[in-house]
Formats: sequence, C-alpha cells, structure tokens
Amino acid sequence: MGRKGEETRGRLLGATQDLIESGGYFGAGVNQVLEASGAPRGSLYFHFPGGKDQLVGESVRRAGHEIGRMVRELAETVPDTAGLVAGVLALLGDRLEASGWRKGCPVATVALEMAAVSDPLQEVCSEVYGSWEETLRDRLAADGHPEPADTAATLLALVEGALLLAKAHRSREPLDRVARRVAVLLQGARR
Amino acid sequence: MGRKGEETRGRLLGATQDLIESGGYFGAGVNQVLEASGAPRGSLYFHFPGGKDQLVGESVRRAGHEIGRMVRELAETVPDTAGLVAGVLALLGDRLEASGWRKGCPVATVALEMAAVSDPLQEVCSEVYGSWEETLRDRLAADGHPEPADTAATLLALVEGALLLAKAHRSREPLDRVARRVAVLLQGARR
DNA sequence: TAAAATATGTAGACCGATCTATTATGAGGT
DNA sequence: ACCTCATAATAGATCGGTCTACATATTTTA
Repeated sequence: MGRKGEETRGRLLGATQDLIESGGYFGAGVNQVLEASGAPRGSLYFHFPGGKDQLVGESVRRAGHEIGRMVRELAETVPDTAGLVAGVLALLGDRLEASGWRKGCPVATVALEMAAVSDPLQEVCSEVYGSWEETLRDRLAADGHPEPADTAATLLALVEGALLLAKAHRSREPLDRVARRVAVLLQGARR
Repeated sequence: MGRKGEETRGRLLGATQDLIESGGYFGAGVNQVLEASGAPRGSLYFHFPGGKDQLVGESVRRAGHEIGRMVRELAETVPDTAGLVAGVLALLGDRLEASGWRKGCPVATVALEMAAVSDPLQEVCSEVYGSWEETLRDRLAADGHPEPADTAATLLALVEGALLLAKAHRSREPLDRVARRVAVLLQGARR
C-alpha cells in the first residue's frame, strides 16, 4: 500500500473519528473530514471505496478498540472493579469536559442514529459494545462476582447512560452521582 | 389560532416526534416531516417561524412530557421503585421491539447530536431529563431511600444506557439484564 | 347588516447551500 | 512501464428556508 498511502488513510480515519465523537454520523460530513484531514476528495474514495459508511464503520471500530485498550490498561492498575468503573467514568468525564462537552462516546451517537437504518454500521456498534462488555464480564468473573454477565451489561449501560446525561446537561454531575452509586451495585462481589 | 391551524400544527409536531424517535435530529428531515404530516411547506414556517430547530425543540419537549406522564401513571400502580423501573424498561422495550428496533428514547439521539452545537436544543434535552430525574428522586425520597438524588440519576442513566444498548444490539437482552440487577442497586431502600 | 379591511392559514414553486459520489487526469514511487 | 495515489472539477440529489399567490375566517366600519 505504500507509506504515504497508509498515512493518508490514517489521517482520514483520525479526522472522521474526531468528528464522529463530537457529532455522530451526520456531524462527520465528508467535506469536513476532507478539510480536517487535508486529504483530497479522490483519495477518500480510493482508500474507502465503500464510501462514507465504510469510513465511518472503520472509524467507529478503531475508536472502540482505543477505548477498549484504555479500559484494559486501567484494569491492570486498579484492583477492584468498582474502582475500575469509577476510573473509566473519571477518564471519559475528563475527555468530555476538556472538549467543551463535545466528545462523548464515539459509538453511542452513531448507534442511535444508524442502527435502525444501516446493517453494517449496526453490526460494528454491536461488536464494539460486545467487546467492552466482554472485558467487564471477564473481570467480574475473575473477581468471583456471582452474576458477571448481567452485571457487566448493567455497568456498561450505566457508563453509557451517565455519559449521555453528562453531555445533555453539560455537566459532570451525572458522572459523579453514578460513580458514587456503583459500589452499591457491585455488592456481593467478593463476599 | 383556529381549529384547523391548531390541528395542522399538531400533525407537524406528531410527525416530527415520530421521526425523531427513530432517527434523531437528522432523521427528521423537513421534507419527511411534511410528507408524513401531509402539511404544506408554507404551513410549517407559519406555525414554526423558528424553523426546524423550533419544530424539533417543541417535539422533544412534547415527547418528554408524554413519557414523563407514562412513568408517573405507572408509578401509581406499582408499589416499589424497583418494580417501577422494571416496568419502565419493559414498556420502553416493547415500544422499541414493536417498532423494529427504531423507536428508542426520543431525547437521547437529539441530545448526543445537538447538545454541543445548539444551546436551545441542549436546554430542552437537559430540561426533559431533569424532569424525569425529579420524578424518580421524589419517588425514592418518599420510599425513604438514603440517597435519592444519586440513585435517581443512576437509575435514569441505567435506563437510557440500556435503551441505547438494546437499540445497538437490536435485542432486549440488555434491558432484561439491567432489569434483573436493578433490585440490587436499590438495596437499602426501606431498611 | 352589508361591505371593506385585516388576520389567519394553505399551497407550492423556487433558491442557494451542502451533501455524497463519480470521473478524468496525471504525478510519484518501485 | 506499472501500479499507487493525489488532485480537482463536476454531477446529481437533497438539505433547510424564502417567497409569492391565494383561500378562508374574523373583525371593523359605515
């Protein structure tokens, strides 16, 4: 593929990722992606012959993996799951606030917008959420939690919901409130 | 305003509400709203001189009040808060599934799409979420729950997150998993 | 009460801007 | 010379919004 080509492709994905995190599928207009990345129009359709949907799909997947890796890294330094969730909430809250309440979950907006109308994008969103949930479930199971599957899904819903409310209110308050209550939800973890 | 005018205005709001619930702000194109409502273009800008943003704002507020009322009605028939939340999850899950995984929360998508770029729409979303949270908080306080504010925010985040995951996976599973775990979160309610 | 004036609302052609996508062309690296 | 990739012009559809014309009520005035 060549060094240069790979770099252009990466810049396109990065710019798309950035715009998606702020405004979802429709917030990432092709023109804005091109301007932000500095790439010419033809290059986009060379590297992503599937057009915008392919571009968005790969961007969501990449962003999902980045966050997944971030969570796993955090998991290595924090011993208890409650602390891990609190850490994730804090980290994502920092990101959200530092971006002027723009950058929330890179998957959520696209999922809500497109899951019902685009099978490929729905699959990507489902897959990313599934991988995050799996990470949490494994961690809970290793902790000896009695209901790892249900609890993992609940924790993920909690984080996603808190992030949504924080963006809607332009405030960390929902994140803080949820963080305080997570411990209760995880009762019975290591009895 | 006249009987006919009021009716046209209502049809425009209803059509917009419907489209928003499926696809958010950008899913509710003006042309689609006009086609679905049967109203002519001129009527839209007569009844909503603020254009699309006013139309969407009023639709989100209306949809928010409808769900708020639904929750309060359910609260009258279900004694415990855990049951209330489970009931809400079941009801919204029915709606989501019956619509072919299209109709989720009427506020969430618009909030994620527009909160960062439109002050008026951000305010509407924040206000609706605030009113729902207030309903939950009052209920928890009446139950004698020790942390009504934190818990109300957490329950709302939980419901919103579960609804998001359900739409992303096109499955009730997240809703069911969360419903099973809500009881644990509400421990200490009536000690 | 009849006629005139005004307010309310419908109807759709039309506009510029923006959207994603296609195309033809040619430079640059291997 | 060959494939990779960049470049820009442009297509064609759709976006939200404005405009004028017209119909129907409602109010004012004589």
